[in-house]
Amino acid sequence: MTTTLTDLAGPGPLPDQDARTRVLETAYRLFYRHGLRATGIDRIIAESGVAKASLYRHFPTKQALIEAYLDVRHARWMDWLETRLAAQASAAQWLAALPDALDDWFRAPGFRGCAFINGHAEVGSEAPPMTVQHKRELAQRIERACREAGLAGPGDRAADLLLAVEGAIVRAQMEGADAARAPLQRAFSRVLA
Amino acid sequence: MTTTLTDLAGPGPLPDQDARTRVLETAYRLFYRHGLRATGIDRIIAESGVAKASLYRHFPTKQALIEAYLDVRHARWMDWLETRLAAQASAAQWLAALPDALDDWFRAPGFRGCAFINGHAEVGSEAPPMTVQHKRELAQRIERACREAGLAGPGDRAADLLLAVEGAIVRAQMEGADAARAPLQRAFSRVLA
DNA sequence: ATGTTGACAGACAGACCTGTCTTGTTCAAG
DNA sequence: CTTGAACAAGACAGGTCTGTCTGTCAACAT
Repeated sequence: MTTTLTDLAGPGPLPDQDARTRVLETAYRLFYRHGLRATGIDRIIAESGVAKASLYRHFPTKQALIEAYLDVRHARWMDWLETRLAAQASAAQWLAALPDALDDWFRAPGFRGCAFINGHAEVGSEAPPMTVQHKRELAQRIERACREAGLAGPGDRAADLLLAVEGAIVRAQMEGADAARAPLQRAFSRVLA
Repeated sequence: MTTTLTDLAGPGPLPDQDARTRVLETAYRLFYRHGLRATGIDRIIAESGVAKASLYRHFPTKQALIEAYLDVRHARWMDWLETRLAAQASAAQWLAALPDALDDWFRAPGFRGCAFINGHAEVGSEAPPMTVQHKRELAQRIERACREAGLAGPGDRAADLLLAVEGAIVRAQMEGADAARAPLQRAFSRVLA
């Protein structure tokens, strides 16, 4: 499965998949676009064309649906990143190309920041574990690239890059992609120098 | 007025100020701690010991109360920053001391990230203008320091520092202050080098 | 043919939401 | 002393929230 940029913004229009898939895809789109609390079960019911009993058969609580959404989101985002950077021949090039890849994401229609940052900001400390787990896996992926690129101190290096990535996501969300592009590029250049 | 770190986390216990102040201080604490949507009017009523009619006399809608909260938050946060860094003799020292000041904030009891990032993440594009205005004023303050320190390209420099600051706030919120401290310090060292 | 399974449709419960309104009290200015 | 503003307490309206429950229907296996 290769995840495209539009998959990250929202799913396709209206598939005639089974009820569970329709619920999850609709929740995916609404949760990301409008937030967790702002999205009610009734709206997910209406827009997915599914009976309420069917939703609660597959997802016993709204919390369970949120967690399923975050799991899918994590898988798709990581998959998109790998696909987007698959053409890079070396780990060094992979790292150097990361800012451009993120810039593509920031400019994608429907971009509304990081679902995990937003989710964590919304529900606070009682957030599902995936909100923080996603960031850890991204940090590990970046650290692996640093190690494979033969950089000294890959752990610190990855932490520095992740700090810049998080900052760029927030900047792009609040001020637009243009506000994040150049600073992110410069931050990467400095860390990888 | 000098704003202390505990003022940023939540106001004092229960003053016998007038009704408007009690409402605003209670809203300040609850909105920051639990989020905008999660905090209902009834709870603000109950914890501030104020009649509902009194609340609605001073703040015609919840939205107006949210905007008043963000205004106060902005003023207090900027005031805290100036106070915290007032001892720095030069603009260069002011900039160099910023990471330590932020680290203090990250370690303050009740720290739950940036109220403006969180607010923007929660309500999305219909967010009050103050959510983005706060960041612009902070960027201007940093840019001024860069200019006064005689650094070349103060605009770009400030944008780079702000990116690191935003990233550090998010990292500290999700993983704790320790995860943000060293990367933020290194990012500042590189940009100011 | 009969029973099972999944889905649709929607009423319903109980809680909570924002916002309005009523009633009674306190207190201070005219 | 009177008048009016600010306030406390809380009922109330109308809506939305999550989650449960009752029925009906179609597909499919036995």
